[in-house]
Amino acid sequence: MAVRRRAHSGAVTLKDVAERAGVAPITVSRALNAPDSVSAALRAQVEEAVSALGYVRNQYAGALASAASRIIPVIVPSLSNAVFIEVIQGIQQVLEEAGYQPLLGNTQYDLDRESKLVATLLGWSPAGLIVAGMRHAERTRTLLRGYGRPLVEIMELGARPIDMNVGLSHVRAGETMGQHLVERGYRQIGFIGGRLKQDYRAAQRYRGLDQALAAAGLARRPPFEHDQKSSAQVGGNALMATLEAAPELDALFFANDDLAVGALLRAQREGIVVPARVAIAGFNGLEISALTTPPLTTIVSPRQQIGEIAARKLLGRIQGHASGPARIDVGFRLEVRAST
Amino acid sequence: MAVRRRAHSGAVTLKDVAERAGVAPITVSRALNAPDSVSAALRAQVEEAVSALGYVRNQYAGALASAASRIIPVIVPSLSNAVFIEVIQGIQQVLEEAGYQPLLGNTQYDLDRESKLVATLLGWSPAGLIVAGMRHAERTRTLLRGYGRPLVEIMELGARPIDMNVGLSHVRAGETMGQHLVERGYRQIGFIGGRLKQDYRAAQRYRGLDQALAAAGLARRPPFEHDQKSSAQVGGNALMATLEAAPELDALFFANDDLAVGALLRAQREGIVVPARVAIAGFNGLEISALTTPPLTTIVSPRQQIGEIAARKLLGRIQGHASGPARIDVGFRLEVRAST
DNA sequence: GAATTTGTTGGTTGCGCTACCATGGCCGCC
DNA sequence: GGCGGCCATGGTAGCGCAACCAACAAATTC
Repeated sequence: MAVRRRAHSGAVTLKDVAERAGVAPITVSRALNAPDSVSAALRAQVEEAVSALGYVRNQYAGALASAASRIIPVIVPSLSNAVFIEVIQGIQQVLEEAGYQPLLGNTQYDLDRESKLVATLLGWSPAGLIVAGMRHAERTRTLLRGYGRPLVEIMELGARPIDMNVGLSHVRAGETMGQHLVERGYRQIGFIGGRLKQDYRAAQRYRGLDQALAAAGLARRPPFEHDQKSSAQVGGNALMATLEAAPELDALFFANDDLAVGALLRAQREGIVVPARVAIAGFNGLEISALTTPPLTTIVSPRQQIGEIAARKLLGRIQGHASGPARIDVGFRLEVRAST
Repeated sequence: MAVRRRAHSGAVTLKDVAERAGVAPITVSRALNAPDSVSAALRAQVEEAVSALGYVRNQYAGALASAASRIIPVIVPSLSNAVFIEVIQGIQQVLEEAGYQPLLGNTQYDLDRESKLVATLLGWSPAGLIVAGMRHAERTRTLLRGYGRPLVEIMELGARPIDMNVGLSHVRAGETMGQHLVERGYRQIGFIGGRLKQDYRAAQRYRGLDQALAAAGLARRPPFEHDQKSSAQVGGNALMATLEAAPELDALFFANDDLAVGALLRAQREGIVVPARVAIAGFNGLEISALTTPPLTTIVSPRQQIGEIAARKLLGRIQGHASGPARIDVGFRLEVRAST
């Protein structure tokens, strides 16, 4: 008898199941992966053996043998932002139903980290990838192009997606809000946001606002920028600082609802009347934005839907269905409320 | 020449790197996994070859060969709740630093789903597991016990953890809030929450409150229960419905801050004066709870910290360090603010 | 009734990597 | 100077599964 060269993991394997069911291992494999290709009687025997032994398929062996996996990396810039959570939720729901497993990667708004993450995650031979954003390091782009599996870039809409693209135009969203504020009669309109270099989608919203102001012939200003992660607390502080620095402002467009809701709550506490003293607007359409006093004017982005659509398109391509256009604009909705 | 039996994936393999570097494959493996065990010259050659060829390690082959992986499943009941997101963030941060990869599982508060999830996730030969909660189906318990790798049950504190346990006592948290309300002079105290059968940790907080009321000789009431996912909107509605059904109430303890903040905002809009007409208290310590008018009395739970500690303890055990006590009470902090 | 097709089952091989053991060179020691 | 020990490197086999091909039985065709 040959020397046992290696301790094996001790887990129940396909072979164990096959022995118990009195069939060949490959038959068990088929019974599990393509039940229709096996007779009903055998299938029943196999199922009995599987549950009797508590067999669990070894994902590594399967993936290695078939050179295919059911892993789908999802790369986002941040987890502390409710927006990405909702997107991930949408993705997770769709993938799980189809038996795929998302692998979360967090770039922390750093393109170098993104590049390393992509390299690592490609080691899982993913069936496809979902990446937030359309700005990548050149190396990332090369890796992704070279990989040649389905890929969806999400959140924003871009001219030249690597493969597929699901998102909305943040420039147009900012422009829409700008037009709304102009129509309402505000004349001194400012933008408040943080880390716009990194959060370049917020910067795009600023750019849209700026275009609207230019078109209306109104005063244009650089954004009022702070250096902290968005939060309600920070939004409140930014409101106070900005009104002190530029008391002539009569309307403020915040980069997102976290900031705007914080500003609204702070205004209330400080006795600043919104919108009489200053109008406040946000972006995202978080639930709470509808519940403040006054409720917040904002732009609603279909966050969960972006995740769902992206996941569906990816699965469509993986499974070889036709999957519609490569680029989907999910749009946005201006929700006009009493804060403007 | 032998017939090529199978299309191989086409990716760069260890062997390719070895050929280019002029060494044996096993040496490359060592140079990458345990750089110290290889001479500096060889290491440099290997590194050159790796980057020149763009080699990415195949995770499946590695895991299969070594019967060990760097996967750590994290099983939570919900992703729509900010609480679990923060826990996951804490986990992710610690794991990523150490080169481990979390795999997210979502039970949707269903113990059967949990059981199936555990079975599937065990197929990844995880290095360890993190599971939210201490209530599991018997089958889940068997699977986990049988697996014999490090495991942390998080969020709540339990008498008989399967392995390790990081959390806080929700009963004591509820009791603490109850005592606070009693001390403040409230005499008709109610509890509002949703789906308490599933969200049994919220039910534990109710139980704590109930104990405090009993100890003080005050009226005890069943919880005012609704059948929806917690949200600010639902909290506002629950406030109105409850005050109509039981106008004698002078204090309300909400199952979480989402509900309580919603109630606070709704009260403000409806002209219900807090805390004069009714006191409002929450649980979790979300950032926004400090910013409402009046700010919300709540119990702060160290959510991100739970994730970090759990991940650290797990890694400690995986890497064979001593890792302190098996059970860690992270505690909580009563934050008394103007809403009570 | 023979030939062909169809459907079900099994044998063999290899996916890419690492565990285990073997080898050979170098050092220090008595 | 011979021995043992240590270090760096290599050879080989096997992890558990599925792809591929082969074999065979049953059903269908003419």
